[in-house]
Amino acid sequence: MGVTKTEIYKDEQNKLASLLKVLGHPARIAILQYIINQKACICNDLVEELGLAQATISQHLKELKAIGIIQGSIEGKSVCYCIDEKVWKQFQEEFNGFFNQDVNVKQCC
Amino acid sequence: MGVTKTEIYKDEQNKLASLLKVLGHPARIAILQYIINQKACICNDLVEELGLAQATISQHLKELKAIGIIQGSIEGKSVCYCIDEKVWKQFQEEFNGFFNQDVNVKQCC
DNA sequence: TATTTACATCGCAATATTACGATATTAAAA
DNA sequence: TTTTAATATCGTAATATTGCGATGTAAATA
Repeated sequence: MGVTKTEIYKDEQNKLASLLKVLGHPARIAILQYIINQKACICNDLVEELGLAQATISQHLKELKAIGIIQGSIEGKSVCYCIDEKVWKQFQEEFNGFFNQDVNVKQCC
Repeated sequence: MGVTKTEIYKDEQNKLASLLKVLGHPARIAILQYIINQKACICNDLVEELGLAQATISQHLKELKAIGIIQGSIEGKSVCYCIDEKVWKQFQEEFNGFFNQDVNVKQCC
């Protein structure tokens, strides 16, 4: 136990859930918002901005990179992180497909 | 360790993240989709549909109820679950506010 | 009333996540 | 070349999550 039974769900459900899971942490929301506001930033900016240890920030950045929503480019001794606009738009569509559907309810409820 | 440091984030960030976290599991996505398609359902329907143990489904329903996105009404010996349209719309707005913002990127990236 | 049905909750084992110090790596600066 | 700066990764402790069997509860049925 402790393992999600991914075999029993549709690929689309697993995919959507795993994206939402990555976004389901306040540090990663804060990181995304900061990157969006600043257009780009380096890891150290986030360490100072959020007050988490460097190792922790680095780990969160790794997870965001893993789903493709941000990308990092080496710039001297630091790494410049920014949103991958193409992926961001893909996600927008994916999320809109789920959240912006109309919902009807049985009379009984 | 192992605890998310919620104190360091803005309320809005914590709130958005906690909603996304609940949605970040394929069983809960599948449950929501099923409820939406059927307009309403009972716990046992989901046990058969998804093939998870009754205790497991009940637990996922509890988490969805906790964020208000579904509501359950007792109907004899079963409980009828359906989407809370009001809350669903609130969440739509909340998510759209985050996901549907325009994103610019520094030239360097 | 005894039984069945539909759920919720408890307790637990397996696993995953979060956070961080320590350490490695690589490039700039002294 | 030594030092400094910016990251990434490793290892680990604390905690959270997932899934399920067992059990409790309440309503319907026999």
